[in-house]
Amino acid sequence: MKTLIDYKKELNPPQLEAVKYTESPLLVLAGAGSGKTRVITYKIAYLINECGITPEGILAVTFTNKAANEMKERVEKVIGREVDIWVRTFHSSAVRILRGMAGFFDIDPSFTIVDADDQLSIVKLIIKEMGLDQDIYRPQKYAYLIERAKDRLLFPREAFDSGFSTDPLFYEIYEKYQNKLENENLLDFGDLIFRLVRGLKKNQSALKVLKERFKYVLIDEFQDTNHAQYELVKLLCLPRGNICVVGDDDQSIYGFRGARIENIYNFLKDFPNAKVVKLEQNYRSYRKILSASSSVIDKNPGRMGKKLFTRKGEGENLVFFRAGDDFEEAIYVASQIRKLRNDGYRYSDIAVFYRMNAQSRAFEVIFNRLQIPYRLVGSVRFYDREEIKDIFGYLKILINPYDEVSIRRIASKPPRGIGEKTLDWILKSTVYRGIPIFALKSITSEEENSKKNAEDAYSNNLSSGKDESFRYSGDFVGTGEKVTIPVSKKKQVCGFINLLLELRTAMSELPPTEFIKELYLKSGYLDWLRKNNKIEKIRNLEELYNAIEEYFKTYPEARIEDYVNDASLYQSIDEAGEGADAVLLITLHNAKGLEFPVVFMVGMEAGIFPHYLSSDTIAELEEERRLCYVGMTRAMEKLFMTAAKRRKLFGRTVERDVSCFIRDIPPELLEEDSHFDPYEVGIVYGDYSFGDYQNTLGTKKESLNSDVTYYTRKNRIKMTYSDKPGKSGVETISKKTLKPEEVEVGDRVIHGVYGSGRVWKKDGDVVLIEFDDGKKMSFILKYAPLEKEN
DNA sequence: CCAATAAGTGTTTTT
DNA sequence: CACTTATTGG
Repeated sequence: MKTLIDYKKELNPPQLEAVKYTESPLLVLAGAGSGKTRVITYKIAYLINECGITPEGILAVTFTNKAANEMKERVEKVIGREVDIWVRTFHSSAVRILRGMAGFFDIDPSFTIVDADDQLSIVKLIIKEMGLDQDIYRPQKYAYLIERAKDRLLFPREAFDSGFSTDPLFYEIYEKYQNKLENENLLDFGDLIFRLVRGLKKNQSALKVLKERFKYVLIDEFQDTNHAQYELVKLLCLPRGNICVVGDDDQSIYGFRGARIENIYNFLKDFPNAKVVKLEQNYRSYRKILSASSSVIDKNPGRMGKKLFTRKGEGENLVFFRAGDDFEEAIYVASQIRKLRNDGYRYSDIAVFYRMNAQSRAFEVIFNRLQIPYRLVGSVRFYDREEIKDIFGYLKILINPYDEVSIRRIASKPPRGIGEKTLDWILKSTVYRGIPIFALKSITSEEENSKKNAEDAYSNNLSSGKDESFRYSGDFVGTGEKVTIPVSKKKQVCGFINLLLELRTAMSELPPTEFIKELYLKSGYLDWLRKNNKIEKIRNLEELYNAIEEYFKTYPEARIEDYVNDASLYQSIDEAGEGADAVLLITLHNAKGLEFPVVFMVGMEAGIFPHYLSSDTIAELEEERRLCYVGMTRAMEKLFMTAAKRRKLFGRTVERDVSCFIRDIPPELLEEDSHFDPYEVGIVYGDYSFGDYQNTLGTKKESLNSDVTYYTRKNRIKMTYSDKPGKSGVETISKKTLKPEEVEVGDRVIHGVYGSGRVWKKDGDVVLIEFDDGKKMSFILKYAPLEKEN
C-alpha cells in the first residue's frame, strides 16, 4: 500500500526541487535549520514511491548511528510502512559489507574492531618493543598519524614514499602496527573504510555487485567526510551520478579527525554535471540569533556563501554573562534555568553546550545541589567504561581468538595468577605465531607437557626431573627470542584457557542473553566486582545486559558477533534518560544536528573556545569558528553565552580573557547581564567536597604540610583535606539542618557559614533568611547548615 | 602475582 | 585534577 504524499504542501520550493531532482548528481547546500533532514527523508520516500527504486536499492549515509536510526524512523513514518533500507554510518556500512562479502576482500569475517583506546595500546606496545622512549616518541602522536594516513588511503610504504611523513620511525611503527592488526585479525576504524576502498579498487567484481545493489546514494553531513570516504562515494557513484550529497561548509567541525571541507568544494569538479540547490530559509531561530551567528561565521573566508533568512520574529537579544569562576558560571546558568521554568519552559527545552567534557563537572555539582535534573551526553561514553570494555574483551576473544589486545585486557580480570611474564608466554606461544589462543589447550595438556619438558630440559641443558621450573621454551616468530614458562604456572594457564573454551561452548549453545549471564558468572568478573564493592560497575553491567536483551529483541536473528560489531561502532547506549524532562549537558560537537528553545554556550573564553590547542593555524581557528556557529544556530528562542574570569582546570586556577567569538557579535545584539548575585540562588555553602565552590566565596590558604585549608567568608568554618594517606577527608561543618516544620517566619537562626539572621520568608522547604548585615539569601532546608539560635 | 601506595604527567572535539 | 605508571611489600 502506498501512502500519498503531498510533497508540494510539505516542502518549500527549493526543498521540493532537491527532493525531486534525480537527473544528475545533486549537491544540496543546506544552511543551519533549513530542513535538511526533511529533504533527505522526503527524497528517500520520493525515490521509493515515485522513481521505482526499491528500499534495498538505497544507501543513505549519516554521520552518527543515532542520526541513522532517527532518519530511518522518519522515512518509515513518511512512507507509512517499515522499509528495509540502508541508513547507516560510513563505518557501519563498511563493516556490513566487509563481513558480508569477506571473500571478495580477502578478509576473515570473524574480525573484531579495535577502538581508539585499543589502538593506542597497540602503538604503545610497539614503541615499547622497539625500545623507544615513550616520552620522546609519543604513542598518541603516532596513533594519530596512522589514523590520518589511513584516511588518505596510504599504506605504510606509500605514506613514506608520498611524503605524508618523512619520519622513518613513523613508517616503521605504522608497518608494525599494521602487521599486528593483520596477524591478529583486527581492523581499526580507519581500516574499515580503507580496506573497503582498496578492495573495491582491486576487485572490480565486488564493486560491480555493490553498484548493482545501490541504485541511489545519499550522503548527509557531506562537509565532514574524509578523503577515504569520498573515494568510496566516487567508486560507488561514478560515472552514473546516482547521488545526492547534503552538507553545509559552515558546519564542518571534524577536520581534526581527517574530515575535508574541500570535499564539498570539489564535488562539482568530480561530478561535473552536478546540480546545486541551496536551502536558505531557516525555520529554527529568531532573527537576532541568526544574525549574531552570521556575524561570527562571516569572519571565515572562502565560504560557499549562503544567505540565511528567517520568517520568525526578531526575538530577544543574546545575553552575555561573565562569571568570577566556573562554579559561579554554573550557578548563573542554574539561576537562569529557574527563571525560565517560571516562564513556562521545560527543562528539556534547555541545553548547555561546552567545548570540552571536563567543563561539565561544575554544572553537575551545582545542578545536583539545586535539584535541577540534567542529562549528560557522551562524557564518559558507555562503551568506553572499563567494565564494559572488559566484558567486550571476553566476547572479542571468543569471536576472534587472535585478539591480543583483548587477551591482555582480561587476562588478569579478575586476578587469576597470570601476570606479565605468564601473559607474555601465552601470547608468544600462540597469537604471535599465528595460533589461536585456544590451542594452548594442547600445549598445556599432560602428554604434551612431559614431551615438551624433556625437550626443554635438553635444549636448556637442564637436568630434567630435578629442575622443573622450565616447561616450555621455543624460538618465536620474528623475534628469535626464547621464552620460558615456570611449570608452576600451568594450573593458572590451563584454568584460563579452559574458562575461555567453556565460554566459547556456552556462546554457541545458549541464547545470547543467557550466555551473557553465564559470562558474568563463570568468568568470576561479577564476583570480583562484588567483592570489591564496585556498585556502579555492577550497575553498568546490568545496563549492558539490558542493552543486549534489547538488541536481541530487535534483531532476533542476530548473533553475539553482530552485537559486538555493532556495539564497537556505537558511542553510547543513549536510551537512558531520553525523553525525560531534563536539561541537556553536551559538547558542542555532539550538539550538531540538535535544536533547543534555549541554549547556554558556556566557557566562552580565550584558550577554551577557541581551544588553545586549536589556535595555531588559521585553518584550526576557522574550524573553531564554525563550531561556534554550529552552537549558536542550535538556539531557537534564547541564547545565553557565558565566560568565567578564573577557572579551575587541570588542577590549577587560570585567568582567562573573553573569547574572540564574543567580540565578533555586534554589541547591539548582545546584552551583558551584570545584575547577577550568586547568593540569591540559595546555593548552600559548605556542602561541597574539597573546595569546589569554596574558591568562589572563600579564601584558600595553604599550610606547610601541603594540606589545604579553606576558610569561609566569615571564618566560621574551616575545611581541610590532606594528600597524605589515611588522612584524606573533609572536616566539614556540622551537618545539622532544620526540618521545614521546625522553622517559622521570624525565627532567629544561625547559618553555619553566614552567621545569624532571621527567617524572612518560608516557602515549603525553601527559606529566605535576612542576615544581620542586611543581606538576604535563600536556602534549601535539606542542605543548609542551619540551627536555631537559643 | 597483586594490592596498595607513591610518583609522575598531560591535558579537545569522535566514527 | 584525573589519570597512568612505577615501586613496594606481602
